[in-house]
Amino acid sequence: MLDKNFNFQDAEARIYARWEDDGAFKPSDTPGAEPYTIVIPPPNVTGSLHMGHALNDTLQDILCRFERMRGKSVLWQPGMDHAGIATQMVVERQMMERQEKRTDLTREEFVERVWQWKEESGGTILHQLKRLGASCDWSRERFTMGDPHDPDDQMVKAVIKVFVELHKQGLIYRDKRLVNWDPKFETAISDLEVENTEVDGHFWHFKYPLENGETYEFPIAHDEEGNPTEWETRDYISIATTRPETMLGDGAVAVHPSDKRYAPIVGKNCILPLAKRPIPIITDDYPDPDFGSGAVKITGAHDFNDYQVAKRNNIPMYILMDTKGRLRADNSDDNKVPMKYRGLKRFADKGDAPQAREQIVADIDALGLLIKVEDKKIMQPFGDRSGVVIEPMLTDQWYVDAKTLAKPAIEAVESGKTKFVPENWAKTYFQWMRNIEPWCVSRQLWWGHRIPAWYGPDKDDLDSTKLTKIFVAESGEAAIEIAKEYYGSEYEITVDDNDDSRTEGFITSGGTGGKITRIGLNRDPDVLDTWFSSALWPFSTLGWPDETPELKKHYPTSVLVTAFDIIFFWVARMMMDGIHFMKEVPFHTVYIHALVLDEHGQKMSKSKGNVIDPLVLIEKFGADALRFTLAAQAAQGRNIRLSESRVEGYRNFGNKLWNAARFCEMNECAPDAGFDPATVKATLNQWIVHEANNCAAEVTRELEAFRFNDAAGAIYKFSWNVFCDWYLELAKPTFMGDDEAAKTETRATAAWALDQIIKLLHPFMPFISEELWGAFAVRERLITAAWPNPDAGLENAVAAEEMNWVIDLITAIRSVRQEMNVPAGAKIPMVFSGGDAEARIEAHSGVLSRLARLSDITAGAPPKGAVQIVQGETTIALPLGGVIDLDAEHARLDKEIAKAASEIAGIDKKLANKNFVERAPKEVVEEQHTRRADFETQIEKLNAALERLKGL
RNA sequence: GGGCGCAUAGCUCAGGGGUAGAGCGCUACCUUGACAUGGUAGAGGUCCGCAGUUCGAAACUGCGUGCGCCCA
Repeated sequence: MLDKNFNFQDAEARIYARWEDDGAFKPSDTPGAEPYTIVIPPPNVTGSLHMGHALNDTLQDILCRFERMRGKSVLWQPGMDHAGIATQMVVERQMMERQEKRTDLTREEFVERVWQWKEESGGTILHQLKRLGASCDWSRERFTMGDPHDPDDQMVKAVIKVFVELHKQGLIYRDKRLVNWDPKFETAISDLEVENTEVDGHFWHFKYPLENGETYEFPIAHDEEGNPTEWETRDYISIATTRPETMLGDGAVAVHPSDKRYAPIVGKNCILPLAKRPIPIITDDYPDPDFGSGAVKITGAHDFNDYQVAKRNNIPMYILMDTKGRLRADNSDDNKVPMKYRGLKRFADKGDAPQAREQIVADIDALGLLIKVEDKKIMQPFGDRSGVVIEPMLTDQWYVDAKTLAKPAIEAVESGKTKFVPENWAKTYFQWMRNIEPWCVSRQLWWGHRIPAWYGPDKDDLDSTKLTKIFVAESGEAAIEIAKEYYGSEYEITVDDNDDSRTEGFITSGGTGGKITRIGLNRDPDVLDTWFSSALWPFSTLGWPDETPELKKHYPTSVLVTAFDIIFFWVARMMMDGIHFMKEVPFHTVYIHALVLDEHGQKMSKSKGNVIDPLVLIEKFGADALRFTLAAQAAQGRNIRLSESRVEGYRNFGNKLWNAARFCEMNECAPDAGFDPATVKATLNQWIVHEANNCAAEVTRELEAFRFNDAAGAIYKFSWNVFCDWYLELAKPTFMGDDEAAKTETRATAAWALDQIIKLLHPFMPFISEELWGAFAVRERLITAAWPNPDAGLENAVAAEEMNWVIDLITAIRSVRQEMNVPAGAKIPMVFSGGDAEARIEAHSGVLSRLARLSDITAGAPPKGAVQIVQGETTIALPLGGVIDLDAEHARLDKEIAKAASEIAGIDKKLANKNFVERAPKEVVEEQHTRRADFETQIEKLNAALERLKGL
């Protein structure tokens, strides 16, 4: 006997362990089974389960369980991402607590620490996924950094191979460009890791004096047509900036070529204050004449717009800052920072003494060159992990030629080889792919895949400390081989992976002086962007570059399930690398799901304190309830607002089903292997077979179309509103009666219908469904049981019509009883007349009596003083023994007549419209006629009822 | 500035050229033998506004208003 409730706290872990022990998560090796593959979006090794993961993984699990039951050979490939910056940050923070710094250790020692950390505390999220019920094949877990104990790990080989091959093909190259520099982590980051935020800033207006005291006439008043009417003599040009500290690196002042105000001084020089350098006044389309003074200072090495202007006009770019974002203090010739400011921070943080920005403004003010300071909202870039202001910096980095790789990736979506669901997201994908910039893949970190590039001196300048010759190879040995060809065999060539010295992006190493016999190559100290390795995820996890059977079977994968915010980061890059290296798209479908917000539509964040922890919900309501909630709310194209009451509601749903099963058990409904739903005799049973089949068809159809909410809604509705509310209630008289044949059939049908529900529910609520499945019979696990495929042979419209008629009648009687304040427990007689309902009423008298609480049912004319219900051709009278409220009953009938009459009026209006009758489809017109006739009958009967009432 | 969405019951949202839907909440009644994590019956809607297409628009198109998000 089942307990009164499902004890999910106990059951979930037990059931999950059993699945794992059974190997149920491994792809089946059934011959001919179609492969079905999903690679998990690898969560960060530092991460823990949040609601976004819960949704993402629930949807994947639903698909996997659905397809597994449909007989496919399902692989849900799990694993994690090594998350370069995030992980390095976690470990460094931990060291800081022990008063240690990363740089106290060697690189090797530090990386060893990170591995240690990973062993001890990384990957908690994977255990949390098990709580959710995720049916990943854990035996295939992969990590984007590979396995440190396997020197030959293909996750590492894959990354190296991709880098080397792309380099060979000219699709990876080293370049000096402006990058987003994170001064906290001292590394380049990609555009996508930068968050632009509007903050309160200032707009400083400076005078840059003209060289040699030159002057010009500057218009200061204009007439209505915009012609100048008044001028003043100026010996300066006025510029404005939100970042005064960068003025030390200005290479020019630019004005728009159409800007007449500055025409007299274009081509002349002004003197950069403080730095006391002459810089030219140039024209470029970039400055907006209507914005500020119309003149823009150009700092090519520290601003993205200025960089473009500087490149176009050959303006020199001066790097002002070091890797920490402090003004340079080195002694190189190209350091243009005046002594006074060297070593200062860019700007003062709260509590700091005045730094570069503040001192420069004060000094310019002291020179009388500060015009004014405005308050202004400015967009400022922040590192999404460090939270510090990003500094555009001119550095040497490795770049992937994303534009070239993007081309086939764009075509694949255009041609439909890969489809986005909902398809709208393709626009977002195109938007980004068509405007893609070179992808900076090097990171100045220690945790990550080390770039397989070695540097040596130019062969014509072997003494140089500048190592400008680059050898890209799969290993140091391979690099030596290439280097030998380059330098000639008379040199002994060695590699040193541990020299981390760096000067402005160049690797320096000892030239030996004198006669050179040995050349040392230095390995590039940088690592690759984490996304460089996750871009390979759909094939590296399957064994590439080895040609494994898994790769052959499971690539391309079936569907990628992810959120829109990762289309750029990840989806686009998998498309590029997948197509390039596998010659086939990595997945046929990209399903983009919503974000999970709190119940008021706010993004969940720690600072707002509105985070809902999925694990807390699982503790409280069970994993099934959480999963069902997420699925039921996962409508395409809309975000999910999660509230606890909703989860509670679906916990209740589980309980309802549990108790329905308990009822079945009490009534000895046991699954019967020989049961054939197509041959049941009782109308009630034919009807539930019909309805169950419809439900199976609907759930199947909706899941195939990724309409999780509709699929969940269909199974919910059938389970509760059809099976529990009606079928079981209608079956009760049979169970309690003495018709043994009917009882046997109904028991078997109930058990069959319950099985259908349990199967259809399994993808959504795997635990409770598995538990109920096992409670009724000893049989193979539900997780691998066969999905109920819809079967047209089980449809039975006749039975459905009849049972719906019965249900409608019961509902109508109940409604009137309630309205007439008949006590809920009281049994009343029913008298019916008209139509051909006698057989039906006879057949269903048992359920009618029970569910409508009738004392006895007779055919005959409506007795006086009875409440009357019109259903189709039939009039149902409920004699209430003179207790009826005549006025109320009168009003009730009037209301119904009025309602029907207004329907008829509407229909008549339509039918009177010649255009409607002529142009509307025949069946639509026909339908209106039918409806009209039905309403007519109803009014007729209702009027008759009214007449009888008046006779009292 | 460019792009993408959204607006339907008190709340959260489905739907979709002909007849307005769900869950939650609310009201009344019910501890009837699976379930009070329950049952029965109800109330509740200018489908944001305007114009157009159409025999017919809440749905399709355009414009407007309001609100989100992304990119610059």
